[in-house]
Amino acid sequence: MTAIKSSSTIQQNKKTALEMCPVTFTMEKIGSYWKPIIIYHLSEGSKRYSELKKAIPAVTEKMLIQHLKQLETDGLVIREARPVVPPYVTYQLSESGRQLLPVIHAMATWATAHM
Amino acid sequence: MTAIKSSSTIQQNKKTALEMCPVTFTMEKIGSYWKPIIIYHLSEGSKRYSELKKAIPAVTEKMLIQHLKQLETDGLVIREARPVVPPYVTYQLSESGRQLLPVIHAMATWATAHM
DNA sequence: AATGATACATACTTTAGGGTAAGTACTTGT
DNA sequence: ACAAGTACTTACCCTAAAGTATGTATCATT
Repeated sequence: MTAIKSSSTIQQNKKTALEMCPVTFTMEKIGSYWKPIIIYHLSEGSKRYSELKKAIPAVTEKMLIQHLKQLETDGLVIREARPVVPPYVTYQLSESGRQLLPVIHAMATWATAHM
Repeated sequence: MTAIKSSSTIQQNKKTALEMCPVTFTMEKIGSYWKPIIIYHLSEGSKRYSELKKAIPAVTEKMLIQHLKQLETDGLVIREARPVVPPYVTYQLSESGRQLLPVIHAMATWATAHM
């Protein structure tokens, strides 16, 4: 009666796939809506939180810090906070963050050729 | 009483941002979980639907055709169906699909250096 | 008459990402 | 005393993406 169909399959392998597929690994790091945009803006150099906000007007603050925190824990950006009031916090790309720029550029190149 | 906060902002610009940001444009095309993986497997050449299934065991059939259709309407892959029974359908990268390979490779290169 | 192979389609549910709207802490300026 | 600036935080909601399970069409073979 309940013949299970093998076509719709397991996803337990998914985790292992994630650990083994380098492209997926990269997507995990930069594959959200805002992250590439943030990285792009940081490619110009260190920026304050408020500067990023101004540079990317469409992003909400929640999304902005959320992704900045994620990028920081992933080691792609470096956060520097000076203990002053009002706060002065800057973000910049780390070395591995900078090494992502070729990826971003490859994407941009492809896009401009195909939009 | 209801002082509206300007910090949490508009997203009407988002659409325009999408149309203007090339990186976002590319992400729209390949920025899902399975698409880069599918493209990678098609980089080896034309493949049948069932071959892709076997090559990517963790994907469900729903996701597989859903993304293949999307890639097709985006002009990244070409579908060829021979009118035989049982069906014989192959997928291959189009020219713009092939031009995505540098992006995929850049991602893979970065990943292998940072996993 | 039932089974198998192939390439899908589809109804339903779950989950994750993103969005909205506000609040907080600390100090300087008026 | 109170507003203003900076860099967040948090509670709640909404939607879109992904997953589960099953169904379908066609013909050849047994």
